[in-house]
Amino acid sequence: MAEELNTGLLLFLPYRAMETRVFEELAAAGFDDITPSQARLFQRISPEGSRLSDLARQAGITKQSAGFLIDQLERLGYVHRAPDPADGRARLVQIAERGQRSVEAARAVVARVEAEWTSHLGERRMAQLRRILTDLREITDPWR
Amino acid sequence: MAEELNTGLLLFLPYRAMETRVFEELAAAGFDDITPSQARLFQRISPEGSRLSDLARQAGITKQSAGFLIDQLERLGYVHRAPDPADGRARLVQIAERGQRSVEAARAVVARVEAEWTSHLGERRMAQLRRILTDLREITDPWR
DNA sequence: GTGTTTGGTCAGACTATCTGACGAGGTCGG
DNA sequence: CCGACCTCGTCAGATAGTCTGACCAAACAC
Repeated sequence: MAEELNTGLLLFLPYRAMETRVFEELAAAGFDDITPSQARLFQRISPEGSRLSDLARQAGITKQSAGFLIDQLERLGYVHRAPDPADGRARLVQIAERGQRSVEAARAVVARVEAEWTSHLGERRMAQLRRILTDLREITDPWR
Repeated sequence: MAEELNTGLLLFLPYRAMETRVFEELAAAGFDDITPSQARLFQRISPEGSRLSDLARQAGITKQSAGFLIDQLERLGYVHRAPDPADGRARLVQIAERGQRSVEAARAVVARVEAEWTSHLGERRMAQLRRILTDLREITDPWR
């Protein structure tokens, strides 16, 4: 039954599936103390470190909420804060050692799930999907 | 910069954009008392009415949480509950008059946003996107 | 230099979610 | 037809995540 599901929901379903998988397998690998909200924020941290307000803006939450989540990630050893050499007010949130290991574990799960999708869709259509989504990003991603 | 963004995030961006738009425009149209969580559940209610536990399962939340949200939607006049003729334990959550109007308003916004996407991507690629996502649904939607 | 913007924190409130326990209504094997 | 078990929904209590508003200090714009 190929009914008329709205495109938003159609996008949401695989997104949720991916998130759930990464989550479950990360938990099984010992990263079982991180919550979905923390993870959604954590994944936005750039390799050089990110400012709290940038993270908040990208994730679409307030800086207070972001601060709350980063506090916890810091306590759990996933990130640490360093002064920003370029701006005395700011502090850079950087990925700590444990965070780095979790990033690698997550990347492996993502690769595995993407491989499953590719084997269901075929190489060609998987590549098409990524191209189209990347293109769509131009009008749907307010931050870059 | 067409970097290697993971497919999950690539799916999330347009999903979020769609949700945000529907939300803003619904609020502007007088449906400003509904929250995102309520809306995500509400959109799963089938035209004939749905059982609470089915809604919960489909939305991936507990039936307690679903009950909490449906209570509010009922108080706001979006839904009502009727006894399920097929099962004395169950009650059917049905869309009420105000809910019906909001469904129509939401449908109009979705159509508008999809039209924008189509005009950015072109008819052909928009159709491809929907086909591929529908296909992907087979392995990513646990509930049919 | 003074006024405005920006980065971050503190405090308080509220929303959404979970786990556990439960009662009443179905279902099924004997 | 009866007991064991399952399912639908609710109640109660705990916790997580989010917001608004107020604030300070550093940086930026003239």
